[in-house]
Amino acid sequence: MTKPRSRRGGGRPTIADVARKAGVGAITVSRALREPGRVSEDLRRQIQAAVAELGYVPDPNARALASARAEVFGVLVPSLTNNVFAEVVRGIYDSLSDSPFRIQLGNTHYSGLEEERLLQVFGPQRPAALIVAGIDQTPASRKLLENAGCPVVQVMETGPDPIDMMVGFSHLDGGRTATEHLIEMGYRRVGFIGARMDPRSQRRLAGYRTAMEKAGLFDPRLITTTPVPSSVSLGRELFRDALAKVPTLDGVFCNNDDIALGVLFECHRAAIHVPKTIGIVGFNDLDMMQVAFPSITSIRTHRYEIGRRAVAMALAAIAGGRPQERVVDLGFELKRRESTAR
Amino acid sequence: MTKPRSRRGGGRPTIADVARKAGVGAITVSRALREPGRVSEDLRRQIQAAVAELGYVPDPNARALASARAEVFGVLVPSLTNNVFAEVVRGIYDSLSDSPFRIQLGNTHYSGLEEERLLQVFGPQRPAALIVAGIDQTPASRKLLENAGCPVVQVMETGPDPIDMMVGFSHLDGGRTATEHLIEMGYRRVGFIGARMDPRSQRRLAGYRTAMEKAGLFDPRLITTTPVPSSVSLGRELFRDALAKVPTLDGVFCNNDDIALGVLFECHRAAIHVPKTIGIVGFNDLDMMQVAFPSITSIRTHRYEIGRRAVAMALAAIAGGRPQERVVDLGFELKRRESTAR
DNA sequence: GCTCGGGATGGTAGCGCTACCAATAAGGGC
DNA sequence: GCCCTTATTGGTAGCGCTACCATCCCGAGC
Repeated sequence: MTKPRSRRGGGRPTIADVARKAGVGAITVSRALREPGRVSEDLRRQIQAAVAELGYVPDPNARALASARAEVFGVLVPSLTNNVFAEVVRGIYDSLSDSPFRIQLGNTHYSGLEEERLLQVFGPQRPAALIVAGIDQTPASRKLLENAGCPVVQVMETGPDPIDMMVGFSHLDGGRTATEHLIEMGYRRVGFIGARMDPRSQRRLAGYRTAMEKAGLFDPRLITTTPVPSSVSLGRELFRDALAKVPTLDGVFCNNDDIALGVLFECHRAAIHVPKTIGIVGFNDLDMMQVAFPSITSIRTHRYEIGRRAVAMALAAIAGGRPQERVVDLGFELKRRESTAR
Repeated sequence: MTKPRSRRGGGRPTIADVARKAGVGAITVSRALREPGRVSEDLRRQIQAAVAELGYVPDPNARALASARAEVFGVLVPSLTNNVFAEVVRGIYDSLSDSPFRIQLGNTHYSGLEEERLLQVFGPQRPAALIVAGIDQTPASRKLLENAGCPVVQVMETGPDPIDMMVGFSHLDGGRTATEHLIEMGYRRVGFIGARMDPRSQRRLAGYRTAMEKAGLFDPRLITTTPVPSSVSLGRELFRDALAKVPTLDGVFCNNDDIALGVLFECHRAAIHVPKTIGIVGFNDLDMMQVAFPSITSIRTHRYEIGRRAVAMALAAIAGGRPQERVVDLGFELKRRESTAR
């Protein structure tokens, strides 16, 4: 009666081994691990002892197959190196580190098609929740998310018509606030410089435009953008282009802090005084903004908190109680610094 | 004879549905999907048609359970926001995006214990390969990696005694090269400024020390470090500390580029001339180094390439052929710039 | 004392897939 | 023409776990 045990498996103990050792049924071991409250004190202790002695660890794959639900959070971001998303992801990781949930991270490269592809890969795993960046999913992606059968949180932005839940802030308001600040400080020929120009950047630009038009200062030639990925060196180049185009430029609202830093360095290099000759405002408020010389005014966004909140909302939804507010606006903050202190 | 189909599952088509529709056995469908070469042209076409018609996608959990091997790469890095690791991770993602492998990323927070914990979580999933940052695993982690039953690649550094494979470069040589460059350019009171001081930073410091001692310039008071996480603002503060301690300081080798940028900004603020009064060398050569004013000398490291190479080696090992060289040194490059051009 | 409800425990039957082996057909060498 | 190898296909039996349902026991209620 030698049972052909662990012919395939690596010989790791299974739930049956634990059950045998503890003198209980396998299902009771399963319950003791997942819903300890439903198992008597005595058995629970016996089972715990057996688990410890054998070094038993449940097989997540078997678990996922049997329960038709994997303890995995699927996370989709457009970039892994962009500090903004890295912070969101960090918030997600930190919030999930004590939970049984694993994380599967996908990089969409700012591509809707790639997002669709990744959702098709994530779906069959039956994740416990999905967190996706942005609110501009393709119709196909939207359908996939709606039919995912798990909580979905769109992060980084807020907007009408959430697929399920949302955490973020208004990029349009952010862009408007940044621009209004420049105007308030006396800048008149305020340019917009932006790289990548993903949907969020587009909305910041829309905010810029709103503010400029309201002040009667709008001029399309003040706008300099490119679809090229953002970088500090690109910021420098775009600023030179902008200045060549509009020599009277006296302020710039930058798409993000990298661009702003590039602008600052170019000003140093060309001996353009900041903030007297040119005022600079960035977006996101990376640590370096306050250290730069002169320090750079920026819109502080709460990336880490967005990640944490998204997880909290997803966990609440998994636990059954859909949270009251499905859309959470975490806002932003204008950090006034030397670069606009005329 | 109504079969109680999909009582639990979400009603998604299974391999049996495909087999039925194609008029073949389930196992043949499985083969057609995994080893198309072993199935005849005819059946393959029929099966493909059935797959397409039903929209069948294999269940990765069932697959992992049955084959005792998940199509997952486990990746462990100490930080998600540090650009250096983000680049490595990006290389890994890009290399794996066309493969069937998913990625499970773990954040160790520079903690050996956390690394152990994560390896214990990753292990039971039976990943196809593991990629871990650094070569200073705890003995427990080392054992877990040795017994993981899959290829293991240690990245970011090279060293003796690989667990399995390694891709990286010598941080000691990097630190030495950076310091020698400063000495060569005529700097004498060359300081070392470092934050976080993880094992790699320690080795850069050792390289600094080697170079300074060889030149007869070593003085322990020239070293300023902290275990606090690195940032641009911290760089500024550490530089002020260093200068207060050693007013004759005429050069600094910085642990990384963030610190170097902080030093540069402080020099601007305090009207200290770079490179005349102070020479600055960074480490990693982020994009902004070449844009900074003055541009900052740095040690260029090949982070993205490390990620790509690690995946290539792991895939080769999975395919059966352990690569010739188990330890790959991708080296580094000294980028001479204005900050040390005396 | 008897029935009933609810908590605790276990058995059975899969979840969807693949390893293993068997079976059959198709060629190749003598 | 026969035997053996190779290629192709399928059946069976799990992989390790949990959903579902049955069973059992105890105390409460009448």
